[in-house]
Amino acid sequence: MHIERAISASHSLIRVKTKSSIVAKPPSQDTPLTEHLAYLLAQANREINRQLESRLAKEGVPVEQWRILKVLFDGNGRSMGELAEAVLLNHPTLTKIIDRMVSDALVYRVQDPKDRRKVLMFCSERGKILCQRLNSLAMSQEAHIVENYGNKSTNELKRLLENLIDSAN
Amino acid sequence: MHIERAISASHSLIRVKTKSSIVAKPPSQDTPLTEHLAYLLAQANREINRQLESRLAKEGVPVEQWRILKVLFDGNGRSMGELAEAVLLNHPTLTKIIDRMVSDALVYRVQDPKDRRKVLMFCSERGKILCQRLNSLAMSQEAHIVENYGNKSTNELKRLLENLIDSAN
DNA sequence: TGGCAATTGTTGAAGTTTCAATATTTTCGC
DNA sequence: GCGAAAATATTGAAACTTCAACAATTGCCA
Repeated sequence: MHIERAISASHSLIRVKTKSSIVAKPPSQDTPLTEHLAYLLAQANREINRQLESRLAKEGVPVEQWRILKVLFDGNGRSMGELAEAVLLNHPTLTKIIDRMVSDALVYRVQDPKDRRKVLMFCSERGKILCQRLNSLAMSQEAHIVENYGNKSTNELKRLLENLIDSAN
Repeated sequence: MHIERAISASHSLIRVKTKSSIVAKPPSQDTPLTEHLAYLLAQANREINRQLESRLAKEGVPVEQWRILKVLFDGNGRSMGELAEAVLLNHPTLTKIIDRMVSDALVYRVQDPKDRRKVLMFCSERGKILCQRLNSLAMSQEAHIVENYGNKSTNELKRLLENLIDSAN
């Protein structure tokens, strides 16, 4: 306790300043954690993801699997790489989730004939039927958000998020 | 394969329909994954978090530890529960991260004298000094975002995220 | 063409998070 | 005040993710 007080004494401050110019910034409290964009995004994402998770739990399916099914729903095969990109997962994680989904007969693998390094993923009939039920749950969640938050805000937020994502690449 | 085909046979579809009205929705392709709010939030969060992560890596500190240090910086103790809430972690995860930070002498535990079930967490002097360096890195990241994305957009996005979070509680 | 580098996907080990159970202390009704 | 219920934090096992290494295939260029 008194150690901390010592550092805030003026001569201590000078010593710290000489160590690194970074620490020599104004000694203010800085902006609170809750005002950082990274924090607000994490908090909002956590909250919305939880809501969606609890809806999809009615079908016993994790959010990631819904995303995978939704991407594959159009019937065009995707390589593991494309799929990983699209559903925001890294390769080894995706491989293992896909293993489970293959066991559940929701998706299947096909060796790409054009490039035999690749594996093309497809959605089974069973996967498509499940996907449609999941889509309904997801849509009802989004409808619930719009109810509380407003249609205008929701669309504006989506637009801003898209721009942010673009500007970050 | 032929099992899947069997399920899509018409009399099967009828059976499914009677099970749940949800499946009876229009068979359209539905809105793409990339237009769902939950997905946009996940993507934006992932991107921004990665940027921040790579900045903080210069000090070898994960984002969660920066959050913890920032919350404790004011010198007021926080119980594990309060802290978990503030930094968006659940209790057991926080306990284990704190264990590491105690080993690194960044924070320390004190039994709460008013309520001996609680443990109050404090930031050490070492933790505070590190926290200030981390704050600089985080601020420079946010400055970088504002450069590419614009000051107006950033503030508007923050405002909308705060409202979303409020409306979700 | 032959071989070296790059691309793609998987695997096993290591690390992390989560779940359920536990220990401790406090609160509250009776 | 006593005892049951609630609150708080931790623990160990299970589940999950990530990292680094690997295997297979393709592209490249000399």
